[in-house]
Amino acid sequence: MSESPEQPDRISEAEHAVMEALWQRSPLTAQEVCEEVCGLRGWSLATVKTLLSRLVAKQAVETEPDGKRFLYSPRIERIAYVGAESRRLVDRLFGGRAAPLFAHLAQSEQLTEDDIAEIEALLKELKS
Amino acid sequence: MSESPEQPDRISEAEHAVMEALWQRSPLTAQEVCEEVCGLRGWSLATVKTLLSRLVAKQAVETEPDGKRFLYSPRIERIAYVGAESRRLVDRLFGGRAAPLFAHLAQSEQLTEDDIAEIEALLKELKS
DNA sequence: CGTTCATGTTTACAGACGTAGTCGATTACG
DNA sequence: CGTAATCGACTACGTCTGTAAACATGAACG
Repeated sequence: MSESPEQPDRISEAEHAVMEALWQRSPLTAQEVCEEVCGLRGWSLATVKTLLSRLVAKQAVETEPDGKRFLYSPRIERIAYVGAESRRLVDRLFGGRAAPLFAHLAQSEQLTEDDIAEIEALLKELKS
Repeated sequence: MSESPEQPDRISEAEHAVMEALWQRSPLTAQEVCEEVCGLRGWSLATVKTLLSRLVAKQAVETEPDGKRFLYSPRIERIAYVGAESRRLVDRLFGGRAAPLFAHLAQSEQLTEDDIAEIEALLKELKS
């Protein structure tokens, strides 16, 4: 097993908000990240700084020096994060099968017409 | 505001394992819950007792006295929990739209042939 | 009746998380 | 050059979580 399992530390919900900002645009300074998220979540710059440090510690974000300060960029891709989180949910709640999740979403009427149309299109593609 | 919004406390992951046992069969004694989950998770009975207490405090589980001890039953339905958790994920990661989640699952090849067939069948039903 | 056993209650404690203040260094401005 | 603004690092602290031991109490058994 040369490959370290490397189960990376989970990203918490607050940290995730910071990641979203960086996924949208990067590299950013702590200041800029704050401009993106502090309003929405009612955070202070100090909070963002803490979250960024923790994300760096978790190796989810990397820094590059820019004079006196740092520029922050995501080190993991959004799609990987989203994939892992989705899988966790499907595993935990639906025994690892995606169909029951879909059935659930359908039954609870969380699917709009548009969703259904899109999914049909995707299915068509998958079957090709 | 007579109706408290009553945003019920979140159920943690460990607590969720206990809930699953109770959803499968209930009422159960703490002992019986432990028989269901302690093996899998490597817990002691004490841990299960703590989790049950916390679930009772969170009003996710109710008790009924049975002589000296209690019988525990879920107070919230599995479908409600699953619904809330699914919605949380979809909101957090896919802007509230289910189609992107589906697309993601499809692209990451987490959909088996069976899943696809099932989903097609569901779609057909939905369109009727 | 005294001891043991089962069971709920209370207490414990480390680590993660949310939120933020303080400190020391560096930069920039006057 | 001296002082103010800025920035990351360190510290703080209450809550939640995971995990469990200690304790109290009542039942059961000998």
